[in-house]
Amino acid sequence: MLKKERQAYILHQVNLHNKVLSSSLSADINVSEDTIRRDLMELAEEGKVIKVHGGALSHSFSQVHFPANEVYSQSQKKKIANKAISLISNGMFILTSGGTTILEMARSLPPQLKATFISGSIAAILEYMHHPNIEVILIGDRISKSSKITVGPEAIAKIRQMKADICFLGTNAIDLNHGITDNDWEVVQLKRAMIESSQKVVCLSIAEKINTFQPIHICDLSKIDILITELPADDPSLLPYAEAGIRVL
Amino acid sequence: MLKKERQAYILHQVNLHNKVLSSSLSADINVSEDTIRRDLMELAEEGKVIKVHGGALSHSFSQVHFPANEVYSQSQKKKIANKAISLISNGMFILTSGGTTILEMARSLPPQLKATFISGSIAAILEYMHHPNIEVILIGDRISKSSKITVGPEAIAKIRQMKADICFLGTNAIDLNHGITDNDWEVVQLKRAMIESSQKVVCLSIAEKINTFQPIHICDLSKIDILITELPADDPSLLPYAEAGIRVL
DNA sequence: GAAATTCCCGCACAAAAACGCACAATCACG
DNA sequence: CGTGATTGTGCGTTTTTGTGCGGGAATTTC
Repeated sequence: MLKKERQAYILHQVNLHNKVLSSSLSADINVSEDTIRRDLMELAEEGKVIKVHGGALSHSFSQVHFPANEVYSQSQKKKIANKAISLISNGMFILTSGGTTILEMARSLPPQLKATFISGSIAAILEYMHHPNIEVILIGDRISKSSKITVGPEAIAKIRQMKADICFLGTNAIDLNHGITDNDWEVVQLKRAMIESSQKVVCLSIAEKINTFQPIHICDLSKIDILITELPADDPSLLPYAEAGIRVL
Repeated sequence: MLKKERQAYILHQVNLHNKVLSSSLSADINVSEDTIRRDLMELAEEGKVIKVHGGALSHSFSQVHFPANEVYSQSQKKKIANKAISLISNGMFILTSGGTTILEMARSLPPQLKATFISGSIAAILEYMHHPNIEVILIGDRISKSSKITVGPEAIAKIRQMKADICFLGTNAIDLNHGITDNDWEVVQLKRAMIESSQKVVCLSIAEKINTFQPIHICDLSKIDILITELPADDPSLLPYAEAGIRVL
């Protein structure tokens, strides 16, 4: 088994169960605990997991208190949110994924807006619920504790049978060659279904995620209609995407 | 169980109940009180909790008001919750409605419990998600903003197609003549479906709602298997229900 | 003020991590 | 090719960390 392969497996396990024990991982894939520890170290340095004595935890675990970094990218995300909101008009049916950028958008929705929002993200739903005129449809199924969204065949089937006007995706990684990619298998399934069920696909992505990629492919750039970042639309780093036929905001 | 994990659990409990006892925590997670004390120390040093003799307090608790009334009914609900939990065992499939009594139950679930909880209540789902070993299934559909649960035909269809071991209903009104009743049409639909889909039906009700009724009928007493209140099982006011064939706890 | 808790301290012990080293596989490159 | 450097992995040994336990000090409680 290759190192990268093994690390991908570990990452998947962490995202799935929110915690892993070095001992059980070692038994799982038949390598020494030492190797596992080294893998966890690397993943921790890349910020993919949180290393603790005895194993590692998913990032979502202690995400509750991450004030410094949070506030920093907050204003960027607000900028993105405002651009995204300009695409919404009354009466629309809107599919959204989860993620902090989507949350920021949900918080910034103008109170007089009347639309229907559909999502499987618990956090996003909570935000939508606070708005007076928004109809909220919750996609049901098993809840993935790591990503705090509903995942599974029921959720996907439900999404497939709707036809939304527009779909907002919080994007973890976007890249000219790989399109949009992610690192959680179940989330990827959801996002794919959302893309297929929407007339327009909008990617929200902070600039530092532009030109990066993750292990699992979601879709090619050709499926994306609009890309939103906190940068001005004519920023040179976004030019290639515009040339690929994507409307850049 | 990892140290960080345990501390996260403790922190959650503190924020939820505003206080924790080292002794009960120790019993909950099966570690020595010494370990709990050390955890509380660390959390206190990080400013997450306030350490006091015998346990710890939530930070919000120290300064803010002390509404005796609230704490009072809190303890009633805790009593109900504990009785309800005694009915749950590992591996069960459990349907629950929403309501503050159900929430209190969700908060008090022992951390080592492994079971599957199914609900359409956003607040309840949030609580279930915090527990390490609980699988959570979310019933999806339109969200009713008044009751904060998913309502509608999809949700009902989904409930109908499952067969749960047990169903816990937060009860708004129960009465010998009218059975259980409620005042929200959509919630009633949901509860009816839950009752039909469960092998056992348990009503959680604080005593002041006993012998009251609301406009909309949910079901007759005959459908109810167990009634839980904060009163002792042999309290005279509960006698008629026992005589009606309901097991009273 | 006496009984019962709870806390603190030191110790023991197991589990995990860190470190240094050996060794195999792979890569780099003239 | 071949040879030397790099990388990835496993294995002892030593350190560190996490946890429980006993006994005595401190505290709550009545």
